[in-house]
Amino acid sequence: MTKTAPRRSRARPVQDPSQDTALPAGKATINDIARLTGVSKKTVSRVINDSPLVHPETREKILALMKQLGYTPDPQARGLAFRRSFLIGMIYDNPTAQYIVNMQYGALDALRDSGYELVVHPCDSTQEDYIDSVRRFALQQKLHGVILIPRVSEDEQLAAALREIGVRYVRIASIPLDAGPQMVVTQDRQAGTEAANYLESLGHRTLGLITGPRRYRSTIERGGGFVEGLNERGVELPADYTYEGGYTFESGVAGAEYLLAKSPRPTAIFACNDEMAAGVYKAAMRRGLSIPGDLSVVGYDDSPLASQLWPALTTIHLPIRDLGRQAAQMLLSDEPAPDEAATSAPRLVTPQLVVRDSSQRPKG
Amino acid sequence: MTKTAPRRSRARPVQDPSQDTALPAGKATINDIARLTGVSKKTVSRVINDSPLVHPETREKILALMKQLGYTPDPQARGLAFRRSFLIGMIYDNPTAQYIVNMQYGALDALRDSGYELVVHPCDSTQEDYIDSVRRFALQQKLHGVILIPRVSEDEQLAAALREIGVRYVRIASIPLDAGPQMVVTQDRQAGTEAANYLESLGHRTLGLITGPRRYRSTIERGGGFVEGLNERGVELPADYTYEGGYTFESGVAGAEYLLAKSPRPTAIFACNDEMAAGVYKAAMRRGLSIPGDLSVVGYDDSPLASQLWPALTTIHLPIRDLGRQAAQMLLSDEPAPDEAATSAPRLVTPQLVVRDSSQRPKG
DNA sequence: CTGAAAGCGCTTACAG
DNA sequence: CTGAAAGCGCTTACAG
Repeated sequence: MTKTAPRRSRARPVQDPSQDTALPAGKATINDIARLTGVSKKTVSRVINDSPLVHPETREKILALMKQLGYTPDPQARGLAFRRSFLIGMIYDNPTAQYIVNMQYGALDALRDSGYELVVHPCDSTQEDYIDSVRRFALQQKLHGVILIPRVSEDEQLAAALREIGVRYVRIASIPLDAGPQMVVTQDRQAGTEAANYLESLGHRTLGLITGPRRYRSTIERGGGFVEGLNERGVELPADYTYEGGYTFESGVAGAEYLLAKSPRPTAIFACNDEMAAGVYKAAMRRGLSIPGDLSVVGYDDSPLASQLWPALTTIHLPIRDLGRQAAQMLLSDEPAPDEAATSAPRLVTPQLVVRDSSQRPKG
Repeated sequence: MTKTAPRRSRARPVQDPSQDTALPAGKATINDIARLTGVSKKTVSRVINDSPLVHPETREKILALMKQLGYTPDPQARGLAFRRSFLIGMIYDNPTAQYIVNMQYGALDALRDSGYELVVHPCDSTQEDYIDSVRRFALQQKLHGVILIPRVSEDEQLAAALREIGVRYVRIASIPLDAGPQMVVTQDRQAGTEAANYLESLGHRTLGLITGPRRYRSTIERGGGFVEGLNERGVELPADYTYEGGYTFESGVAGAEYLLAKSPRPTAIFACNDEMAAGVYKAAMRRGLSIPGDLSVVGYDDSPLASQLWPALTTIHLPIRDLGRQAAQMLLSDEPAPDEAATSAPRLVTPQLVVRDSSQRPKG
């Protein structure tokens, strides 16, 4: 070892580092930095890891050389020594394309220049072994943490499995399912109630509801909040004016066809996402019903689709990109002390009603 | 070293491996496998890397123990020794959400159980330093390879930069821009011609075209193929019946508004993606024009949107998921000899016209 | 067909 | 504030 070191420095002669073009960008190692600055690699390591135990001058000298050589520590080597990687996993189960992509953009916003990268991991939560497959993924990649998106974020067994193997996670969900630092809460119930208040205040008394699948927590919250909101204002939503959709366009069509055949016909429909609301448009068009003249429609998400529909859709704004950004940020931040963590409040995101052109007072 | 080994095996006593629960799943190392099977770790390494230089019985014994302990080699350690990672990068510049997500699903189809993971890397090709940022990403992560999606796949400077640093890539593009093993070719010109042939055969003589941005190769190919196809059949498309859109819904609306104000008014519009075609629907609706009665519309992509529109959109089917799958597969496969590589044919994907309800003979 | 030694580029644990 | 030694879990280069 004591022999090879000098030999290497002769093989790659670097007298004046400022003149040096022999080291290709991104190929310098901690040993090069240590050798050229005349310190041990441990000291360089301290600078890499922001240790306060380095003399300011030494630190400056090292940082300057790193910058000059375009040195960045090798995440694999660092990871091997740390026994974990610099990868964040995003785990999800088939929401809409817009939802996934915006969530990814948000997470990447937070990860930019952090040295962490995003590894995507869609899965099928209806499969028996999906938890095991996520566990294997997290374990093998030694993930720094994972972001869980509905509906997998609502699965307590998944969360338990991740805790058991010591993998950090942040869950994005309708309600607080975990301690503060593990949660971004979208408060869907509140949004459902807001939709109800709005439509009731316009004068609607006969309403229809198209929910997501029963196994989604958001279905309980959005739908439940809507029904509650109506009840509080003295309007009842009969059980047969609710249709269980699948958060898909086609199920929105089917739901609207079911509801619009009712007598009395609802004058307003709340669809629990924009895709289904678009389906309601199609069904209404086919029946020759005009929106909002004959039927008011309110959606949920405020995806690009909402402003593309004609008339533009009144909907609940969900800041998806922001959710992704916050979740990733929480994974990067240092863990608070366990006792604080248990009691600290989760991040609350407040959904907002966006009134556009698909809703008005009912006729007559 | 020779002292620690026996001590470790006493610290974790493993008499009969089948009874052993001391080694937590996914925590065994190459040393455990070597020790418990009584071979050197080099031999275990040979099994991991499918070397033929292992006695079949030895191999079986090792494989059996690996399976039993749930052992998988640590990708970080392997990567550090190999000087590359087991990560595939997907590089793209803001296409539609459906496009991105399907491409990701496709790539993941090919990567499943391969030991490779997908790292997503959106970027902004209008930024000066984007090539440098992709280069840093590939270098720092020591990517096994990257998948380039339009429009970044069309950037020769990016491709050159990647070649220079020795990072493998597969480009998905309209035309062959590289040697066979680096290309998945979507043959957009052919598709544009097919759209032209179809509309001309219906009897349309006055047509409109809404393209993507000029800097996209697909614009040249789809638009050019369309114009060529019409010309070959004796129909001319005047320059002012072409509108340069931006592959967005809004630009589709603007393009249709421009074209539908023309006199004579086109009886058919070819929009170079489905999003813009949806914009054409909106503009037509606003003007009280019925589709396909007053206006035939043909799109491109066959995204879910196409069958959701009403009437359902006639469009060119692009098998996006399949493109992603093929590209990833090509990155995983062994490199052919350089001389073969240069001459071998690229993967050709044949776009297919899907006739739905948005097109018919012109009136009168 | 098999293995001992050295190394990939970092960090931890310890000593000063 | 600084460093020498050992180690993370693998592979390469060499020897047999």
